[in-house]
Amino acid sequence: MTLSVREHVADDSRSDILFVAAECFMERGYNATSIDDVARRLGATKGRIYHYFPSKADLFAGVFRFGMDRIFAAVEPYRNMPGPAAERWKKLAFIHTVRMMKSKTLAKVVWEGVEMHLRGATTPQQRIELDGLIRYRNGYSDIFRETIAQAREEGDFHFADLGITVQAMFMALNSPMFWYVPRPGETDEDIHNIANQIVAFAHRGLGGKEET
Amino acid sequence: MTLSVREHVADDSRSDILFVAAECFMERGYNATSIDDVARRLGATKGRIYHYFPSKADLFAGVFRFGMDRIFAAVEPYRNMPGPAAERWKKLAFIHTVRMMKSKTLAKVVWEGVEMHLRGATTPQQRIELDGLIRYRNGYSDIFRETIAQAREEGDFHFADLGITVQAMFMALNSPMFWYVPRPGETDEDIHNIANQIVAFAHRGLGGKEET
DNA sequence: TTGACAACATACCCGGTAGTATGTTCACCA
DNA sequence: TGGTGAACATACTACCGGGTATGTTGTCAA
Repeated sequence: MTLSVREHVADDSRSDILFVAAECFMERGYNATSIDDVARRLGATKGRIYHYFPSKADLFAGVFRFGMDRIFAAVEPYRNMPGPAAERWKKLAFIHTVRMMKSKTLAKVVWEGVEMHLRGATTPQQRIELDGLIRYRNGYSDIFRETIAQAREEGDFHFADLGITVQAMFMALNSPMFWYVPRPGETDEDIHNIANQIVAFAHRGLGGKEET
Repeated sequence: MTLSVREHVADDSRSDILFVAAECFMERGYNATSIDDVARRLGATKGRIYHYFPSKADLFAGVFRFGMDRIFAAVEPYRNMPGPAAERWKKLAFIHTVRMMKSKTLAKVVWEGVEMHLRGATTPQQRIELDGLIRYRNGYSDIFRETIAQAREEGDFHFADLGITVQAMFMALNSPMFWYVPRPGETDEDIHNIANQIVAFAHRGLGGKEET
């Protein structure tokens, strides 16, 4: 099926809003970002945004979902990779960490979404939407949890409590989101280098053996 | 010198405000917390708060500084502990992690303060105040940085880049701040157990040898 | 070609919030 | 014992920001 001109324009317009909104939410946070801020940066007005999103919370949820879709898609090809779980974890962790830097904008929005959920903000109506997204996001972290648990069973990882260790590991992998700032003229290799060091730290933290 | 009744009342009143404000800022974040919220929970009105703090930003800065003072004080006795740096790090890391749980309220406020600084919020006037607090906080993380660097020189820790590794480690130690929730009837032992696992993860991550 | 509708822009409303101006009470001191 | 100032409370203002109601313009289908 082919789309009409109108439908193309609308689809592009919507995703443009998502991108710009993601930037604003990341830079100033949810509360400090006004709809007018987003509109201004779009070179448009409120009307355009409210045409596609019924409320500010829905706009935020849209960015949240978009970000989750992206990171899920990035990880998907390696989810059921054959071979030892420890090797699979290494692949997943690397992809994840690189995403924290390359898609820092979306990553921070997702992060704030989780925090908002923990705080119990927004109305009960929008809470349902957020709850669904949180489950979505938990499904993502479960991938790591299960992989790590399996690797421990296979004798490649060694640690005590699974829940606590997963949290510590995830925060280590997520850390670039908070301090990484892209430098002009930076190559993929630079980013990969950083990611490798983060992954190496987490790998040792999980009780994995040094690579030969 | 002895203080008059008035001075006692004033001092207590001020610190009461700081505690309650810390709770509010933690639960809802800076922007979502109104001065009236804090006043309501105090069983008072705006007037009382504005009598001690010239603005909302100053109130926040007050909580920030108070939180930093506390954590600095907790760590101070072990700062210059004799013996190998790796052992000193273990002590410091443990204290720090326990604080992340026991003083989660203050810890989260400090965390948001750092994020606010990175975003460059507030007026230039209040930015100066915040800058000072950030340097204060950097002085704290430098303690860990130097200890780790020394432990590496002493051959107890093994990792590649110091800056990256310090960030990953710090996030791992800070992680309880985000997911830990005090359970009713929880003992110090429970908290220490969690902290020990976090520290163990970070310790392995830094390339430390398993304890015998 | 016309009417319906999408895709916005404009103009407006209103609740909430930081900050202020002005009481009011009471301790302490001369 | 009266005056002064600290420690608040009360009442008010100004503004910002989410949301809405109402245009306006172009597209497409019949």
